[in-house]
Amino acid sequence: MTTIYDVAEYCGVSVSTVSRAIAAPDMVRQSTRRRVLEAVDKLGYQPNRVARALSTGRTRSIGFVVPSLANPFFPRVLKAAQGAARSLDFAVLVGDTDEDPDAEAELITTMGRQVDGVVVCAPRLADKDILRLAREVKIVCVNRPVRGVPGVLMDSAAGVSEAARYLHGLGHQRFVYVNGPERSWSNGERRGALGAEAERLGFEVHELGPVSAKFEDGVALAPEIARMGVSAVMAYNDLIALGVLAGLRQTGVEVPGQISVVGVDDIMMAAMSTPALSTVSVAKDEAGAAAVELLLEVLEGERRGPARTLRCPPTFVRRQSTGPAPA
Amino acid sequence: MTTIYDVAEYCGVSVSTVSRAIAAPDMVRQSTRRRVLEAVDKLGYQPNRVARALSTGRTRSIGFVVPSLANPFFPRVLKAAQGAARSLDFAVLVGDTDEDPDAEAELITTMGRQVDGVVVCAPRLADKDILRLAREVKIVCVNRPVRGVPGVLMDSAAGVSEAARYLHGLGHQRFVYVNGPERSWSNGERRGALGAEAERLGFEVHELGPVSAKFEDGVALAPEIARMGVSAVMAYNDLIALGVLAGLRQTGVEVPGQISVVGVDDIMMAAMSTPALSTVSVAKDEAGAAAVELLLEVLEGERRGPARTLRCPPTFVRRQSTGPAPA
DNA sequence: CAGGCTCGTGGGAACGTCCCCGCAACACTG
DNA sequence: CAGTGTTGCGGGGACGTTCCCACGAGCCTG
Repeated sequence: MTTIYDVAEYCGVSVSTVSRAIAAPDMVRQSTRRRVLEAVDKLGYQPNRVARALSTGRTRSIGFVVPSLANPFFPRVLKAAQGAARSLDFAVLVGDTDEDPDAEAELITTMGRQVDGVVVCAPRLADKDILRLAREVKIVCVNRPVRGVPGVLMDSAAGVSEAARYLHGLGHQRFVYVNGPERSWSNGERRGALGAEAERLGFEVHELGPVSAKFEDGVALAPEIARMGVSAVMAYNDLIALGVLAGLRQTGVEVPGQISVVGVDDIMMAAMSTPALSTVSVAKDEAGAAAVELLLEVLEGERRGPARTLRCPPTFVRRQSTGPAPA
Repeated sequence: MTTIYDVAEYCGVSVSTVSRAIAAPDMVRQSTRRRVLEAVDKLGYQPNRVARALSTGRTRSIGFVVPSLANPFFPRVLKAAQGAARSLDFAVLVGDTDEDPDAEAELITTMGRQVDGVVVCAPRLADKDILRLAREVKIVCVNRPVRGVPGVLMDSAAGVSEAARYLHGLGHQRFVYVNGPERSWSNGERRGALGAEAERLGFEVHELGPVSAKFEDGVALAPEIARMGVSAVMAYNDLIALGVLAGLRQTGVEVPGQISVVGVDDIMMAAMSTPALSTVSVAKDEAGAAAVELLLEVLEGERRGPARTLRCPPTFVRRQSTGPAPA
């Protein structure tokens, strides 16, 4: 392991000069700088990040905390976040809370001590707990608006509205919304958007749930949906929607012939079902990248002013699970 | 941020004593140890991991490199690895190579400098490159046997054999195997297992591919499969199998009535398709945990002796995509 | 030409921990 | 009682950086 001392000795300057040649190019003479960089190259010197971290107090790494990596939604966000971080020379530590709020708090605190900041995805903690943690460690929330904490929100409301208008345009008059986790911000958004559109256009919306937002929930609900006499199902997310699809098929209901089904998220599987699931595609990649950029911005400029909240717009993706309302 | 100095001052001992009270309990008197630990508690002291790392040369963190987090297979392994690491007080840095061998090499090297070791999942690099990297950084491979490099293999061969016997028992005589990535170790295993069973029991195996192992590959191959006159499809993985399922449906072929389909991996979606996909369930959780345990073992005891290779056994999961051969 | 700049550089403290070394106090041994 | 251990603890160097301060050389200004 070659150190800054080796480089300094090699080209007969002090370590300070080497350090500067690398970090502050215009504080050393051009010619010495060149000499140093050549030596760096020749000796294959790479700064020791740990030592740098100890000295500067910055680790150049961030934490990324998710409820569960088993939920196909989060790995996508993580992938984007990791890519963005990497291109800015930041490392990403990952933490999986298994949907447990206590584990989440614990993870944020312990991680907080070895990273510069933490991106917390869809936190299960109460607002006040997040605020408390945010005083100790720099936090950016994803899909959870917390006053005073910077965040990135993957909008879905606009997409749900669009889907609703589309279905209404196809003649649908009786909808059912399947609620996801009760205290989820996203659920409120989606439910609200559908309700608003119903009011505006004058169609009916029944409700089911809340459920935990798994495939099995959708399967279990399908028979009841079949009995409700609705022609359109808007589910909290794709997992539920795919479950409904499977359940309806078992029940002998045709999709989209008798009932149209729409999900939210646009996870990989949505494109793989038969019929392929129409869904509100949420900006996972943009949000993942935006979250780390926002976090770095927070770290960089100790900017005062209110915490920023970014919103990434959704798009409605029409596939085969939606069609004209039955006569 | 309270340091070891604060604790030392608080209870009137030297920093050495505090350090020992924490790390080497039996090198200090019981009574002083208690005093120190009380002070630690009261002051809320937490060792600075960065300083510790600089001093000891161990970061207590490991890297986890995957071809792509977008492939639903890897997040599962990551989840397990993270859990195991966490319980041993190790942090996990994640790296996504986007299936690019060069990025993989780059990632392993750069990560290698800031972690104690790296778990590399299904590396795309050539053996010799892995061996070269392994001289610089401690590596454990997952799903890739490299002589001289410790590894964890998720066995699938035994599961494929079992599936083959099961199908043969149901009367199937003409199989097709869809090859995955050409140079993949897993592909050789699976293809070989099916071939061996064919020889033993005397059934036919045709082959298709290699393909890149995506859903679309399966869809694209379905018409050809329908024309081949086979009654059983064994796909390299679930993604392909699910594609075949969807493709066959489009072609009007009944599954499992006319053709049975089996995948490998047991990703989440396998249980969600209609019909639900029979598959060889590979030990993702065990392997993820085993990989970090093996890595820590390597770090711990600078054990000589040959590099260990662990194997995690698969299980064949019968769902609805397999049935008796048509008459 | 004395005083002030700027520029480029070196010296060395600091970051927080671990760990080697040394030393005092005491107990045991023969 | 001298010699030899053992036990418990403190001092201080080392890990590899960054960064503040100081300092000499050269240049400008009045």
